[in-house]
Amino acid sequence: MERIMAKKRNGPGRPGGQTNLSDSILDVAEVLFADKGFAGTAMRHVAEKIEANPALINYYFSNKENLFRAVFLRRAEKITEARMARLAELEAAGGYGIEDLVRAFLEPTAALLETPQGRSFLRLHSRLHMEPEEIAFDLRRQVYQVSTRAYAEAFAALLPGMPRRRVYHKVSLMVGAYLYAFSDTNRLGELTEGLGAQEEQDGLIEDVVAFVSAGMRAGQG
Amino acid sequence: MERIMAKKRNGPGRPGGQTNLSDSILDVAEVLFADKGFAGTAMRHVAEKIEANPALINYYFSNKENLFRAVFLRRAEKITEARMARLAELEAAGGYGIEDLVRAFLEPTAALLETPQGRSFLRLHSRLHMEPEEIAFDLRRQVYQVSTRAYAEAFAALLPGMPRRRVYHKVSLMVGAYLYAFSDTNRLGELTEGLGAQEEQDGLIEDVVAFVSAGMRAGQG
DNA sequence: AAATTAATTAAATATCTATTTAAATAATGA
DNA sequence: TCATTATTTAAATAGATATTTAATTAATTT
Repeated sequence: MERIMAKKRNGPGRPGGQTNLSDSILDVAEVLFADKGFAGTAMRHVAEKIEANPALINYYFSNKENLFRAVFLRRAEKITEARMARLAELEAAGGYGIEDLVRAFLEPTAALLETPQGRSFLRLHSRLHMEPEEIAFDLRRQVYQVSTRAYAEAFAALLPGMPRRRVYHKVSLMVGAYLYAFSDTNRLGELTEGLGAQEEQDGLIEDVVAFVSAGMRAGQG
Repeated sequence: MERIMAKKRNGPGRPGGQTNLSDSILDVAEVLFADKGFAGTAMRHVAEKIEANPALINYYFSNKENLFRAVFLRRAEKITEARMARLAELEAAGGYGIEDLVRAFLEPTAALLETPQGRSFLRLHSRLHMEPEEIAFDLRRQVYQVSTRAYAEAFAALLPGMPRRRVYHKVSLMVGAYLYAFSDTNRLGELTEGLGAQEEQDGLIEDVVAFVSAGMRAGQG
């Protein structure tokens, strides 16, 4: 007995109806790049997951590197924008402290923890930050240079007398701390054992904010 | 005119004299795995860098995964041992504080910053911590589970009343912070611009210790 | 309705990959 | 000295990879 439900088209040619495979490709590529890295991800496997031909990915994204860029930029640009918006709000409101600044920086990424797809991006994002390949630097600079520098200056203003070098070190430490904490590769379970996966995460964001805020203030004049 | 200096053997068969290619292979593989990742590193390229046949690597290490394990374990086991030894010294000496514990944990890795080969390992090490692949978890658990848990308990003892979950979060944050700071992928230069590459690193270790120690203490009763 | 454009597949291209096998040579042990 | 073991290479194996080309079909424009 044949099924009547929408069956995948099986030959060449433009399919009937509307398609939006571009977004599907980005979604599955995001998961694969997160789990297997750039080199470890095969275009063929991306294609298989959307049940399409590999050539289709090249049709939409030209090549693998460009696909990776698209996956990364789709979310990273929103993160930067949100950080800049949050910083502008703080400045408009007048006085703010270290902890406000830390929250403004971290919360746009912490929001991604709420969905599986967002968590995939966070893993991808953490990996990218530990990679010395030139493409990784390019992408990070392109998206984050301006906003990270703006935050570094804002921190410096709240830490009068602290040398710029130290402030930059601290910004790096903040970034490393949240990347790892949000990457879900730390496998806290290895340490905790007793706790369930959900309980482990309880209060994580507040703990990150407290830890980083205290670290930022350390050694103030 | 022929050269008389030691020329690479060019045919099959055991070469004259002593060889210790096993260590050379580990050194070269360490750099390549650090720069290109596991999937991005080709056995052929490892072989080329020591001017040997690819089969030789399989002769020594059986396969690629096992080569990676060997590269990682060579140094990681020394790090764990050093951490345990440092912790034992602290306990033997009687009283110690948060900052002593942070130094004991971090200095065995910070020492690797001093050589290019050590810095390659640190990059490899950071990458491994951001990877969700099962082999990455296995290796990290195998080497670090015991010592990291011992440090977590020691921190907990210095932070009476703090829930275990928070202590574990803080240990994760410490790990993330130092991994990124020591990975040399943060490219502080992107932020600093004015400073030279050497100046950038000045005081880095002290800044990490100060940041992490303050973070650990945050929210004490 | 005809022409053009968009979206898809099948098949081919040209490499690159890890690993194994067999042969070769040197060192070592009996 | 002879047999065995250790270390090396050349060549083959068996796939996997990213990308391109040409054909095909549907949608859109004229």
